[in-house]
Amino acid sequence: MALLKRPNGTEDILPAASREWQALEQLLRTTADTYGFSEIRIPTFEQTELFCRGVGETTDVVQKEMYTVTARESTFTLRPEGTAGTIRAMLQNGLLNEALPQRVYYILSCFRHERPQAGRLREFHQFGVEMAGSPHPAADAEVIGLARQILERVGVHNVELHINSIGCPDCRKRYHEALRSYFMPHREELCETCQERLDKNPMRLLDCKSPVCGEIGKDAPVILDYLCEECSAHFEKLKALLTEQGIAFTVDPRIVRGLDYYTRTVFEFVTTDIGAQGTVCGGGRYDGLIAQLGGAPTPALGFGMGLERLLLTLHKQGTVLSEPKGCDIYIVPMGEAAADKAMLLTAQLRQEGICAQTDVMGRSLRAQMKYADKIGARYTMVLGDNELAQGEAVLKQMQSGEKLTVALDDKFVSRFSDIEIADRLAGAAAAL
RNA sequence: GUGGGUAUAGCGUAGCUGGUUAACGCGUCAGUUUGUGGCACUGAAGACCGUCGGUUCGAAUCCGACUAUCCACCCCA
Repeated sequence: MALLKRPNGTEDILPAASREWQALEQLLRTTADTYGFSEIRIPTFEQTELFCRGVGETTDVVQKEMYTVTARESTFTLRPEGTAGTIRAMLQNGLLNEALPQRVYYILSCFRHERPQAGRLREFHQFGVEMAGSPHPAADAEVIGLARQILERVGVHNVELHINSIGCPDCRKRYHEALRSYFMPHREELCETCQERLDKNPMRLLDCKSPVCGEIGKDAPVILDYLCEECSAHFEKLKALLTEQGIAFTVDPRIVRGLDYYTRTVFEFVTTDIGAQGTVCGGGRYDGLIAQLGGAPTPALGFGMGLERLLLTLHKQGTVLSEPKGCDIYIVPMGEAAADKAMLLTAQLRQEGICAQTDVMGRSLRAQMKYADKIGARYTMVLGDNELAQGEAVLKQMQSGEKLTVALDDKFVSRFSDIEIADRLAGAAAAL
């Protein structure tokens, strides 16, 4: 019988790695908390139309990357991103009628049917935040500040912030026209995809890697020159606020973003350390989305952070978020009576929150000691007929090899707890 | 969806000008005289060499298809 394998583009997060995920998630939650964001949890699948309307009918994500499933005559789509569902949930539950701005964050997995490559999976995990209600650039600065703070606390390096403004729909319309009239005379010289882009999404032309297109596009008009007064002022203020906060950024007029809902501010945190898919975090403002989804016009913005990409970057840089959790005490029983006692003791220890283990393999003393060492047990305690008869046993501190005798009375658990805490404190003190 | 690379034990690799029992390191398990781990030593388990088909007396080794995986394009986190 052939072994069944996991679907293409998915990943197993094994016990060792999941420690690190937990550490990362913990850090994301606490940092989001300090910025006043609360967690929201939404369904994994939504009505397909939500993404068509929210993400945009013409986007690649909607056109060719969605996992749409039909079951019992109902059709749904696995979320390809978090924003549409989150805004839907906020609208459906009236969150936008509460005090504004509303600040929510989420940690969830997204699904896109793409060809997997470095930093790109078909199921991937995203941390994201959405802030709804504020049109002010201060909101932009705050959201960007949160992303920056997270990246700093996680400890990644070489991640640069790129920002741009793609204006409001009015600015964009004028800009598209300008682009088209600039590129039209060169239409035949452009690469195939760019000829398509010219009709579909002319802003993408500027991002083409083909040297020919790059050369042609060298003197193309820049969106920033086509912003209306309000959009321009918004962008200027944002830049000033970022500078004031000491957040370094570069203005990159080529940032476009592939999701239709973005307006004005768009930004990316990018690294070159993990290959071609270097956008660790991407987001921006989407002032039109809420109305698009049937709510009262409400300005909003947010970002999504690719957790696999973040961890990938971290690992490339030699950083690991957490050490594997060990075992506080491993009890080594010898003989049946001792094994029974060991079971009892481990159960009591666990009740006090102490990680305790004992033999479930019927191994020899020597083999058990080896095992205790492998799982990183801090203490071991051999339990045999002698110990049971004398009512005391020897506790061994594995790292130092130090031994001390403890009574096996009903105070044993609290006594061990004291020893263990003292040991941790001493370790922490030594580390300082 | 397009292009290129790769596919040998749990992991990392060697073998690949075709020729008897597919090798090594790590890991796993057991043991090194009977009550104490890390080191060292001994031994064991574990691979129908991705799948299917072809060439051949004979294929892990050559050819083809498929699948998976990696990298890149596209696009995005």
